[in-house]
Amino acid sequence: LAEKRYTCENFREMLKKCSLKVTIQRIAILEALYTSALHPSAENIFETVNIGYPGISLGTVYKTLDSLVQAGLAVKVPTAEGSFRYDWNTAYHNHIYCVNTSEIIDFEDQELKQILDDYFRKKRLENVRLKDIRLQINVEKLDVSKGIQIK
Amino acid sequence: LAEKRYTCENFREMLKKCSLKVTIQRIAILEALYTSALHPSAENIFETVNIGYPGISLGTVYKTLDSLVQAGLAVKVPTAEGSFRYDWNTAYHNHIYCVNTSEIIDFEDQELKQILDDYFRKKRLENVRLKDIRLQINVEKLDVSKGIQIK
DNA sequence: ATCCGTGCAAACCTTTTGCAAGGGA
DNA sequence: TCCCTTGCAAAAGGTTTGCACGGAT
Repeated sequence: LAEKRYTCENFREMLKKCSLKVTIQRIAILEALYTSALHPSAENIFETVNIGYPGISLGTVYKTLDSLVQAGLAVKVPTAEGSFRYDWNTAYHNHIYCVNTSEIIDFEDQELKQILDDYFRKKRLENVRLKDIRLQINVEKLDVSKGIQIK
Repeated sequence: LAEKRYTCENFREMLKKCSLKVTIQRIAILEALYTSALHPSAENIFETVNIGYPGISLGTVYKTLDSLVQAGLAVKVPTAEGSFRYDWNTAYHNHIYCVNTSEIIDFEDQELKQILDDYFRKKRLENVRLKDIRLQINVEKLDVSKGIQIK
């Protein structure tokens, strides 16, 4: 299935649709998020956007990321270190955390989702509404210079 | 199965076995951890121990918790808010996170463990060593004054 | 013209660190 | 005695906030 390639124009539309004012800062941050597959931190995004658009402040990056998360255009991902990373991919998926490189890799698998759904449908939790179930897959890369493949 | 009731003497032994010097601070912190089922934060523990043993500093609480985790006597639990909580229970288990009360409830289930083990044995992840798989079960309590039951 | 969004800096919260003094083995 | 542990306070790291200005609608 062909993946959509997002352009500046798409980012403008996304912002408008969420009734967020279209600003260079927001476009730059959306673009930085979209471009990076590495689940960047606010600091990472700050550095990235300041290459193309010098002057964007760190505070604005935080506020904007907050707005984007609020609007459902991004996801705030907690890490084992206590800080946060951001994810362009808002569809349900899980994350693989690499303990030696701090990488976060998307892990999408329909079968796993099904397995967990089935399990928790059987399991009765009383006095609660299930909101969300996330899997934190912690791994150690064997060869740091190579990527991680999932079969 | 009868649950062991730990005493001050047991805490002393545990520390010795881990070649940690036995101090009032460490005993108090172990006891606070053991007594609380609420997965307390460092701050929580600081408050608790200072009732029985006034003068224990927050810095010491942090350092001691670190030592205990290092020694395998406690577990550091990351939360969605980016701060940490501590867990007396060092056996493998998962956590239910309550979004409206910030409670963390232990979720132990052999069947779930088996399901996940089976799934990840089938699934081939290349260039990595699987270290740990944790489930983060996010729920919303319906009646805040009542507990959560698992059937 | 109206507000929302931005930049700057200060504040905040949690956690870590350095160091001198004190206490366990 | 030796060295680990403690208390204190300062620092660090990441994130949030307040406010006046500037820019989008």
